[in-house]
Amino acid sequence: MISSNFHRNTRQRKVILEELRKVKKHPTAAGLYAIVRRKMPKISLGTVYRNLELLNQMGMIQKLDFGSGEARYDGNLSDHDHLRCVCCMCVDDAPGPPLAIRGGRKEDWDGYKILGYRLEFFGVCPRCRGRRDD
Amino acid sequence: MISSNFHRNTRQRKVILEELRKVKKHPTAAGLYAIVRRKMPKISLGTVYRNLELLNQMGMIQKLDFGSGEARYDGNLSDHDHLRCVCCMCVDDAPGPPLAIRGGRKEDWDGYKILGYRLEFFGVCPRCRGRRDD
DNA sequence: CTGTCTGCAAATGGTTTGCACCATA
DNA sequence: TATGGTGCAAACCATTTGCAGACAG
Repeated sequence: MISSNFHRNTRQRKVILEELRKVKKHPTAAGLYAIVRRKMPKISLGTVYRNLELLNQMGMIQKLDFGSGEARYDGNLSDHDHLRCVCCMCVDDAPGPPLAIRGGRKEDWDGYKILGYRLEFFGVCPRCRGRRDD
Repeated sequence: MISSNFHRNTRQRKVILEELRKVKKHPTAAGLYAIVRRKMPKISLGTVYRNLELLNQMGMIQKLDFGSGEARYDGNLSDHDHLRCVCCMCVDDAPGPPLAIRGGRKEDWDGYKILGYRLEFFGVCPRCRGRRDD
């Protein structure tokens, strides 16, 4: 839990954001930790988690957490959908514009105040299809 | 991991499915464990998890796992969406017909073989709105 | 200076699993 | 009676957190 609203601009935070924006794929916290470690061998996994959580809350990155295993992080803020491979668990951006949700008053639904939705497509990625034609 | 395809019809499995179908809400494994325990005090949490996993794979129930905490289980197989309260984390069925995804060839997308999608709305439930008007 | 952030390591907590016994078909 | 299932408890593992020292502003 992050309590304060003021945040320092630490070297660690800069590198984490920088490296996350650099990769085209959507790494897990552990994956990004490995990448960041190449620039900053002494950084800890805890720091990576803390900063990813903070950057997500600040709206500077997007956390992709659809259960079943590790969360993934996306440094690309543009509105787009995601595709998860059920075979290798990798996550790609969906090509083209996001598929919007059809219809419905999304404001007040059965007493609920609707804030948003989470959408994720799943399937088999080209790499896994090549390995074994499902 | 469940390996075999043959399954016995145990007393525990029957009660778990029966109780899950009885509740209108979508309990967590621990919540259902508490309910089932009233009928079967000696049942173990591990058995509840094993059976929920199995029933989900058999397509007899639906597992709702969108990260951020515990998975929830739905005994209602009819096609409908879900609403999660970000405040108390409860999950309700969305009223009315499911909001379909608009447009798009969903078959073969950028080399991906698309199998389906997961959609979940989030907001504040009536109970939490009553407590504090967000 | 001061209060936030970091590295480290231990704790957390939902879920899974190994094992010996049980019970279903 | 042959196997799959159960209860129990320990293991797992991604993530979180307490703490003392480091560092940004």
